[in-house]
Amino acid sequence: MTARRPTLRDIAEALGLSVNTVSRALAGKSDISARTRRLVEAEAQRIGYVPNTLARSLVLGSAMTLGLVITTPSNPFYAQLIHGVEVQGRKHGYSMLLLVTDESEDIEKGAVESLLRAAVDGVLAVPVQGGADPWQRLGTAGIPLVLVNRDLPAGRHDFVGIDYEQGAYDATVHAIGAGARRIWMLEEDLPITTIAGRIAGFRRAMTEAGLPVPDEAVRSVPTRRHESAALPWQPEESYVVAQEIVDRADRPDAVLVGNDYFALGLYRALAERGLRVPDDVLVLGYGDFPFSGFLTPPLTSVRLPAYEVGASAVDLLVERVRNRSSAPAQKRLLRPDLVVRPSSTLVTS
Amino acid sequence: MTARRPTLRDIAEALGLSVNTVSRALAGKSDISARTRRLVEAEAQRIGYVPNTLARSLVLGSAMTLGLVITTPSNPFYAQLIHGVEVQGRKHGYSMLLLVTDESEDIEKGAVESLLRAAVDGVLAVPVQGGADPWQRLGTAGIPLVLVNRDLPAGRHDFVGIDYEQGAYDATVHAIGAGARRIWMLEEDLPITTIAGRIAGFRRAMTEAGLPVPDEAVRSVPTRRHESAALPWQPEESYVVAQEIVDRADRPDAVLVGNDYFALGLYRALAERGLRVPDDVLVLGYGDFPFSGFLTPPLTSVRLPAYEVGASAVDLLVERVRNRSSAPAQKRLLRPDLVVRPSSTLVTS
DNA sequence: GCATCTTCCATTAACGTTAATGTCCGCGAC
DNA sequence: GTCGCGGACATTAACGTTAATGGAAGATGC
Repeated sequence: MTARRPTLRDIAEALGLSVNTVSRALAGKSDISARTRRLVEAEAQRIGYVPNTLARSLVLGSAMTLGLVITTPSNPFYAQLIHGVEVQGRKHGYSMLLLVTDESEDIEKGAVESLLRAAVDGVLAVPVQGGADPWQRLGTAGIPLVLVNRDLPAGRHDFVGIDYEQGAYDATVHAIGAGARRIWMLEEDLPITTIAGRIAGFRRAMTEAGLPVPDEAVRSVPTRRHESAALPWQPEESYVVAQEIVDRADRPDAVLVGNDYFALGLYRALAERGLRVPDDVLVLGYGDFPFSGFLTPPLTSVRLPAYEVGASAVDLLVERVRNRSSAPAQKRLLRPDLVVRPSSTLVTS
Repeated sequence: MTARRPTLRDIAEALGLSVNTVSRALAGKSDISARTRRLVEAEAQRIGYVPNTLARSLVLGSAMTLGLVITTPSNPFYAQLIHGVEVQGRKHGYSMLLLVTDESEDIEKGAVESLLRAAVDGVLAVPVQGGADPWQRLGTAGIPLVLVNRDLPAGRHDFVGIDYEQGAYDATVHAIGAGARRIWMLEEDLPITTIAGRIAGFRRAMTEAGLPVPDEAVRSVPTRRHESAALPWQPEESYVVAQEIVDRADRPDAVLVGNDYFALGLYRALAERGLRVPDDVLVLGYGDFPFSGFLTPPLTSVRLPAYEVGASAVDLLVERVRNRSSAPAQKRLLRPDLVVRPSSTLVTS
């Protein structure tokens, strides 16, 4: 039943050959007669031989495996990223070891240890950000690392991400062009570069247009970072914050939200006050989630090339793995594009 | 720079000990003096020794790795499932090798080969369904397999999934209770058990209530299964089908959709005809996606315990890995629950 | 004081694979 | 006839770890 897994040795003994000859025959190397090769292949087929990657990796010094460390797969953006990484990695012949950190620095530290032990060839990671940098250990161990989506301050790591600043800038410029003057942002309360980038882009656009950015214009939505694994709370949280906003006398005439879930909470709060989108308030999302184009009204949003980020990061990582030169850190920023829909389009009749 | 990775041998030579002594010292085994143990641990720390899992796995015959095969991570359900599997797997000390099939039988066959080569201890898989059963190869190789979410007809595999039939039954009963009589379904055009289960539950509820189920009541939304990796097309596809439905003379007074994306397309088609939800048509979703509670109107939907399915599947798999008895296949069905929201609630004033 | 038991470590072998050498044999060249 | 050469295989070693066995020195028993 649970018969031992067949090895090269089984084939060798059955055919009266040496193990090495069998190995070379199956690997398609020279110094093997056509007859022997045929025999070996037939026997391998017959007993269902499958090479053992562990042993192979041990002697070759490479497991053809990449580590992929994600904070949470439930985020649609990361879900697509995972997809891109897996597909592109497979193209290069690599397998994916998936680790989830749940935004916890402790788990992240453990993940680094796991990757070191597993002797992966390279690592793609979305860092938790905030505390120390556990990723340097990979560097000293000689394992290439490419950070994805979030960069770390040191700046010494390779990085592939999205120009969040530009995306927010474009969205803000668009809102201004649509006539908005008092524009506010709704952002999650996390110390990560993606959020900082969006706020910077927002400020830049406002400043260039000569519009003021009062302190209250950047509202933070309280996060429950470590409480729950999934993300369904995001609309609720933004709803609470949005309720407070819509009641104010200096209510904004446009709101940029950090992700499209937030737009849902905002939509609800606005609807409850009888405020219409876009007539009374423009709403601009970020991420262009699959549902965004089908909301009422359809939501203008910044589309993020998640899949492409994953694929590009893999390409860079594989390049690093192949020629282990200590080239200077490379930073790749993919550009998002604004998808304009009715939530930000005033029908000027 | 790219110094060779330190091994047990490095520690042994530095301390004038044998490799085996070092191994036993670090493993916390007996027959090692306290003094030696301290020395070994200190030296290991100093040179940054990390055990090599490959070598370890080779001799122990177990890599402490599980394979996870998913059709597409972009589906919110699978995203959460992945999350549950990873977290629960880690609790048991296992790493996750992630493979994505994109609903392709060819890729799936390749995935099985990869898993065999990688010598994983067990496999969790969402099978593509439709053609042959490539998973039997794992069985003959002695690798435990637990199918997740979709079962295969043979019935010989372990399986952990959701009682889709019950979920659809509950939703249908609820719709009937809300006064609906002409109830239709909108389902993806795929030959998979999850969809068949939903249709069966729908039919059962209708039959029990003495309501007819004409052929046209089960509408299929054309799928683009292999065309595109992501899923954002789902609302569009359902929108097209829904347009045809709302124009009919025998328009249904309630519609059950196969997933909440479909509800978006339906909402739009209804709104364009000036039909109101729930007043003119009740809408019931499936999956309870994160956005569903925040649509206008909030969508009644069947909530699926995706995370729990993943965790439960891991538990079963780990049990199979530990005691490799050839026990009969086990089938676990987790029960979904209906989340009632305004889209199916007639306000009888 | 000799046998016996512990304690603590070394030696050997094994996991399954690949790379580097060795070896035998037949054949053509001169 | 001998030399050299290349084809086709075998032998040996290595990857880094763990398990099984071996053995030397000191402690203990009487």
